[in-house]
Amino acid sequence: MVISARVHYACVAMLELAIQNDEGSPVAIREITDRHGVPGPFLVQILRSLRALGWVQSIRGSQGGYRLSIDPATITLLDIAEAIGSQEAGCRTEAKGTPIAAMLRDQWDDAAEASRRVLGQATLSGLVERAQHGDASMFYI
Amino acid sequence: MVISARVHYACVAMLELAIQNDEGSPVAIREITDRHGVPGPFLVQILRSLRALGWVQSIRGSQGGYRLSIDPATITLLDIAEAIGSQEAGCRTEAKGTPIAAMLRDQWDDAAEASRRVLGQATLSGLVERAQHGDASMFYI
DNA sequence: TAGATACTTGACTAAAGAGATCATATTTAT
DNA sequence: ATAAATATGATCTCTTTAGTCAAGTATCTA
Repeated sequence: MVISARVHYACVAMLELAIQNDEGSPVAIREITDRHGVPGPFLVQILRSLRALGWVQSIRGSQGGYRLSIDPATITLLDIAEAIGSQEAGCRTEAKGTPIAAMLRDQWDDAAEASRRVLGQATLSGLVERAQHGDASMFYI
Repeated sequence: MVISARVHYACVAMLELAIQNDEGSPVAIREITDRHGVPGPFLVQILRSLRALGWVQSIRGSQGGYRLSIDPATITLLDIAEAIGSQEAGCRTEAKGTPIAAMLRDQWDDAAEASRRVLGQATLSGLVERAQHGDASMFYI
């Protein structure tokens, strides 16, 4: 579970969309890059992936932008990290499947599972709520 | 906590040394590469790092090899992973420190901490014991 | 003392992935 | 029309990872 800039930005974008989900108008890329300092063209790429996943929809043209197309309570950081992150090519070091190697792999799996459990509990809506109630300074717009 | 081939091999080597720790003679690199199919010159590099850490000692010359120089009960997979693995350059994506980014970083930290807790409990001696008692097929030599 | 065995050291390389950037098109509100 | 947005595909650079190579040094055994 390595968190690349790509994954981090994807989560920032999804959270931003989730926060503004009740507003009527879509959120422009520009708004996100201005607010968070995310490199614009890079964010475009990422939003494209998110759209391909069916998690956001885009509205083209003037006054266009992005909007969530799913319920923010159903998506977790884990979902985003696994969908956007590297394709888990699996450990490419195989060589021989000795018992020691197998035992180690079990440990790596346990460790990865532990962090997956944490991220799997963090829903977008949960985080939005926490941002708005927990800390007043996060409540902007 | 990304487990590279380097870290995995380092742990294989440390476990192999731990298993043969009671034997008098040191373990040759050759023995480890033969048994586990680890690329030889690569393992040399790794053992060099382990020696720099003071965890193994080398005996040169004929009949030479490597031996643990610490108590296998005091070293965990976490220790090895953090010492051998990438230098945790930290997330280089900073840009602006918005509340959303901060909240996400907390989540990434929590997730990393969860896997660290798992690996921090796996001592070399514990794993050796498990290998020898748990599964008879692991008991070789 | 010769030879085989084994570690030492430092430099080097190839491939892959991360993190962007750019130019050009297309769509749509006003 | 025109300005504001997204769409798309190509490209680029940098860093890391995994692994290699060559030449040297130490030590045991016969």
